[in-house]
Amino acid sequence: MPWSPEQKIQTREKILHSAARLFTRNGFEKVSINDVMQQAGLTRGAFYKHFASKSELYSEAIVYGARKVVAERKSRAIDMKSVLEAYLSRDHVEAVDGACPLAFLVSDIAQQGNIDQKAYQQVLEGLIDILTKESGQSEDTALLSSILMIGGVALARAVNDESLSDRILSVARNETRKQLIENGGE
Amino acid sequence: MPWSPEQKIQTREKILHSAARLFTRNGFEKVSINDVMQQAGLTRGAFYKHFASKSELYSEAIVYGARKVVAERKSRAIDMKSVLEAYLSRDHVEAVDGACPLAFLVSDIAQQGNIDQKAYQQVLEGLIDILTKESGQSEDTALLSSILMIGGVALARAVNDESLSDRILSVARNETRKQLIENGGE
DNA sequence: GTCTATATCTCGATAGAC
DNA sequence: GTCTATCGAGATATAGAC
Repeated sequence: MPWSPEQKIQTREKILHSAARLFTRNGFEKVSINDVMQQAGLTRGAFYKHFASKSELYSEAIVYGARKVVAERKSRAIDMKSVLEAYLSRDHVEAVDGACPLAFLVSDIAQQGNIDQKAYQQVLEGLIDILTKESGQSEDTALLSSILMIGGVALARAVNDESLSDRILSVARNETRKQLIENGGE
Repeated sequence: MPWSPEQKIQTREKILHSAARLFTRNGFEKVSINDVMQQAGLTRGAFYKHFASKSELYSEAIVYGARKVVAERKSRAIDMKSVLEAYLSRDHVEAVDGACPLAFLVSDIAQQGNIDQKAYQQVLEGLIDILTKESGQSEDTALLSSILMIGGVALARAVNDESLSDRILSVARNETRKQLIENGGE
């Protein structure tokens, strides 16, 4: 195999997929490069031909993971109401793949450096953009919905008791739905 | 020094204080036992005469840290409105001491074991209890306020830009205030 | 570009002197 | 009960054969 310009891109994609999956659920520190590469079907040594460091992988994985969530949600449901229900659902809270980094890593990010916070903010602004443009909410209402979505999922994931977790999701769902009806454009 | 029954309690308290301070801001993995003991003015070796493991210290530090927040807030302001304003403030987001573990560790907890989630839930139920009993909100409204408080502070801490961070706090403040007026008992 | 091997470091936890 | 010293595991990152 003399050259393989697009095979390298594919491998990179595989690493990113594995990284997004593992980082989102377990955070930066609890995931090793070995874990990521093993799940991608490779070994440690190959990693540094694709990324400069673990930190670089982390911030790229956040953006990658968020893009996948958006693509997935868009392909399944068009109306914003269904998107909100799916986001604030038990399936999402327990998702092993395709979970939203915004909710799953909200306090993990604050502990990392500025580069990761920038990546996180960029993704958050993308969410706010979707909420304003596709459902006609004001920016403040979109911000409020974001807090309820991210805070709701994060909190539902933190508690031990599933019935309390479900109540948290339910309350957040009801309120975001209300925001959508009262302040939505359509 | 033949015996010192209460000096041991004092030392334990010192370790817990240091642990709550460091863990709350940096999470479980980014803080070493050495860090905790050093800030408490001791060395590693003495640690295991007070706690069985790092995990045990972590869950105890969460409860300890939350109790300190409640005690601090109660001593300064009586009315719930002031408490909410202080909680959803920049001072709290940037606090190096006395920050609320519920907000600062919301996604860190989900990555740890069940014991830590139980400790977290216990603290959360304490907050819900305060919100219902001391401001006459229904349980659902109290839950909603909790999501806004915890989610608001967590999200404000995650983003890079301070102006966006302030807008998040502002939106969350306005909404919790509204909840308090509409659904509060007094 | 991927592999094995390894250098270097940090951490949790333990042992033993005082 | 606190100290210094150390064990052993596991991490990031690098080197070199293929």
